Amino acid sequence: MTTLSEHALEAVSTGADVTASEAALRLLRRDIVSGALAPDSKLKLRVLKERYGIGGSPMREALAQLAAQGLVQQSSQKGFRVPPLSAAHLLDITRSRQLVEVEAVKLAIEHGDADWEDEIVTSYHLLERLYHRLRGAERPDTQEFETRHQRFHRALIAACPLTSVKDFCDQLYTQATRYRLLLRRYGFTREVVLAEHRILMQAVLSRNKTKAGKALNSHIAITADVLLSELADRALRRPAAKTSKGPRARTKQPSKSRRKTK
Amino acid sequence: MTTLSEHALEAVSTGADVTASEAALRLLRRDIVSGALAPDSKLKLRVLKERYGIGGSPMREALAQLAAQGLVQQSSQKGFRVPPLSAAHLLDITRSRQLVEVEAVKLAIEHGDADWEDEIVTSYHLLERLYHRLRGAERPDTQEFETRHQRFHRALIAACPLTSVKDFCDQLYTQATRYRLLLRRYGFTREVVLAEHRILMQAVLSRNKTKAGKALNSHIAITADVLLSELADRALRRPAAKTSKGPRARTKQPSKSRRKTK
DNA sequence: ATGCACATTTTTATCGACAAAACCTGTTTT
DNA sequence: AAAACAGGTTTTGTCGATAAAAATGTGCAT
Repeated sequence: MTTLSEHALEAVSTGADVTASEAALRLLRRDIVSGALAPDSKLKLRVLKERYGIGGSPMREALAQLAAQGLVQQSSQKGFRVPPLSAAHLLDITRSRQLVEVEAVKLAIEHGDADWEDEIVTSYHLLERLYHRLRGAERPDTQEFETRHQRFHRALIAACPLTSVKDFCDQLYTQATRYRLLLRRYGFTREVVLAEHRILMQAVLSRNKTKAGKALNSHIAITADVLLSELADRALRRPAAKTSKGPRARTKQPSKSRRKTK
Repeated sequence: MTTLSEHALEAVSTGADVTASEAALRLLRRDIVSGALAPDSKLKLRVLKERYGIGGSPMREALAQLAAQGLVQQSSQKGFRVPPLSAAHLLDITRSRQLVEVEAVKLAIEHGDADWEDEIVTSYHLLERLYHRLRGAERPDTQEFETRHQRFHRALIAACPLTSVKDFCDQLYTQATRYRLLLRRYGFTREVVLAEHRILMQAVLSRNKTKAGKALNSHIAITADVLLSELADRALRRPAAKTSKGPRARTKQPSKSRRKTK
């Protein structure tokens, strides 16, 4: 009964969640963002309870919280689901980030002090170092890489004085990560990724608002650009598929038939 | 479906909540926004259960959801509180709205069609009509006025294609309402309020992005301007207070000593 | 097959009970 | 007097049980 739960909880033992619902929140978010829980799949309470070894109440609490952040869909008496991925949504959050986060970084440049600059340099360095350490490993630690990546992007806008805006950027960042992680399959060199971020860092540290804004703007666009064009290519390459509807991402996969557990 | 894009929950009057936690969410939000539950007061589960006649689990679910939206504060093993009001927070959300909502209305102007314009006119008309109907009443229906006010402000940016941004505006709007309702005490004529909104409507309907942006920008500023200057005046009128720090509004009000209810 | 009523199974949402943690409130100790 | 302690009380967070609703299956008639 507890074997599965121990397994799951052990993986995140670093984060000292005092509360079961906090643990549930973290684990659930991780699994949704990483794709371990497939987009558009149903989140049955019984399954989640078993998966994380946590009771129904804290589980629902975590689900409710994630629903408020848009990482879970909730419909009134029909439970919860993982929000589907779609080209429309990807474009929505991409453009929203371009609108908001670019302004945020400009404000950060305006208000940032030396500590702000230091944290940018530090977090970039940590990203770079992880890359060098992992270049030999065949199974890179995606989790740690993601942590450092987020730290770097937070650092860029950390000096923006508008807390609400920064929190919103955080939310959009998390949403975008769901899509960005899909790019892993399209063979991306970490060298290219690092160069991208170095350029971005330099643009911000130059304290030229226009330049930094443009750099961040195009950086944010990368995920959508690559992913949507890849999808278009795949759609075009598939001879059987009818591509009359354009490069629209599909919202529903085969949905593996649910087996009874007897 | 109640994710972040819960544009369906606005109909507070016809609130046929299928679920207890939905009812709890609505009631709790109303009481926090209206100030019926005092800022910085503790939200004890037992009290809330009795107040709304709802069990602990759906109550906590609603609290968790509101916490994710910033309308409730949660600390790990010490329960929930109503977030305090402060000049700093008011300025934060005011400037954030100026940054985001102004861009949203510009995008709405860019994309808006005839239906968009119609809904703006309609919602303004409904606001105006309620005013005329209520000018005689000694106890105006604040709840209904708020509903129509929100509908009007939503209408302005409804044509903005970025759903995430609109949802964020919604959140900030709700936050700002907590402060705006404080202005009721500072004797505000509804005539002035209506004129303000008519000007705003006309600026938006002129489809001049710059003009509309400026109108919305200053409209958003009103609450903070009036409230902070009133607070400064009150501070100045108090002989004991030392105002050496300049006309900066203080972040902490007298905080009426919390008496035990015993 | 298609649709429809109805029975069965699964899932959701809710309540009450319980352990652990926080919180008083005097009392003792330094 | 301030800090430390021990007690009892309140409050939080969690679980399991349960009713209501949805989903699924089945037989039957079109």
